[in-house]
Amino acid sequence: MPAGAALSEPFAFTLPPAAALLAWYARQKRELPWRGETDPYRIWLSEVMLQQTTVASVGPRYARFLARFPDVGALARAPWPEVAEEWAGLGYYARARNLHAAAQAVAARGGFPRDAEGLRELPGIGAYTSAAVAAIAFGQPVLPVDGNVERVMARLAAIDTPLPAARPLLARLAGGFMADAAARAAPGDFAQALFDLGATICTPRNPACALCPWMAECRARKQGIQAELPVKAPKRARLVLHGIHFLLRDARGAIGVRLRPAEGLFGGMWELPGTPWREAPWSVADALPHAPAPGVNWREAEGVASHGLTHRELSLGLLVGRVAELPPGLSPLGAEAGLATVMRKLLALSGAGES
DNA sequence: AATCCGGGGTC
DNA sequence: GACCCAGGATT
Repeated sequence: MPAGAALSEPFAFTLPPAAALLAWYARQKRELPWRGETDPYRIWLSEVMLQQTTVASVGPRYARFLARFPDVGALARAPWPEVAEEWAGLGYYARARNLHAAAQAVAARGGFPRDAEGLRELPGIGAYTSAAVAAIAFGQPVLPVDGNVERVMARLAAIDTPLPAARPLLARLAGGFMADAAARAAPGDFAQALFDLGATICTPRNPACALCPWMAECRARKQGIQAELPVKAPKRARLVLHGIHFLLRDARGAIGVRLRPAEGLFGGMWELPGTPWREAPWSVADALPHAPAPGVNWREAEGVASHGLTHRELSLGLLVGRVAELPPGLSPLGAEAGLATVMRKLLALSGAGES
């Protein structure tokens, strides 16, 4: 045996039979809007929407997006502000920008690449999404490894190496399922069966092992440590950032907004003008030099908009004012503009409403 | 390998 | 509140 083989397989672990999971899936699978779809555009859209986003959140947005952009050509032709509007509130806005760019690339080349390697070249499609689309839409024998699959594998093989360091090992173990004829014959179903197992049985907390088709083979279950796995590295504390924004109306009542830069936080989305966000709180006097127009009689809105993100906590205050005409650089806020949720919270502070 | 990037459901 | 979610890009 070559030395590399021994290093890559430090755990002598026999995978449980794929057929048992597929049989369970046939009975217990969730009914989801994208289930049964094979159109690569629809599968791709569902996978991108589901990145770090719960099924419950995606459900209503998936149908709405497809109604507006029914195929990849329609999405490719759409101007960015319409895509931003349709994605508003879903978060991780780079997904929408990459989705738009990828649609244009696919339209230009006349269709989707048919395998994971080709899909991987498209913006916003990484190791997971390329494998998911290849398996579900094209029947390629690859296994997408998401958080569900990592958790299931960590428990099956009782891997106590903390994430994310354990990720390569877990992916390697999971890939072993593609040597199982039952999984290889239905890679899309098998992947989704693993997702459903992780979502409904092998859950992060209080896994329902008694209902698991692989209970007998699960090492963590045998050791009684299933609820402790996977181990995760400790998370860093969140930084609190402060800012003050300006709600400026013109004589007709239109609210002035501007487009954020394409990169970075809330990239490409509309915002109320404001100060930079920093750790030190702003006084009104410090904020005024950042006002979008001079000589405005600003009124301080009650309270602050608090908004938690993965690595930051935003605390934003609001000043409200009126001018005859919006200054250059500000556009009137459209009724359905692409506003991130934190900006809708700011608007709500003033009683301006959200839509 | 670490960090950035949203928002909501859930316990 | 803390944790989690059908992750990807960047450095």
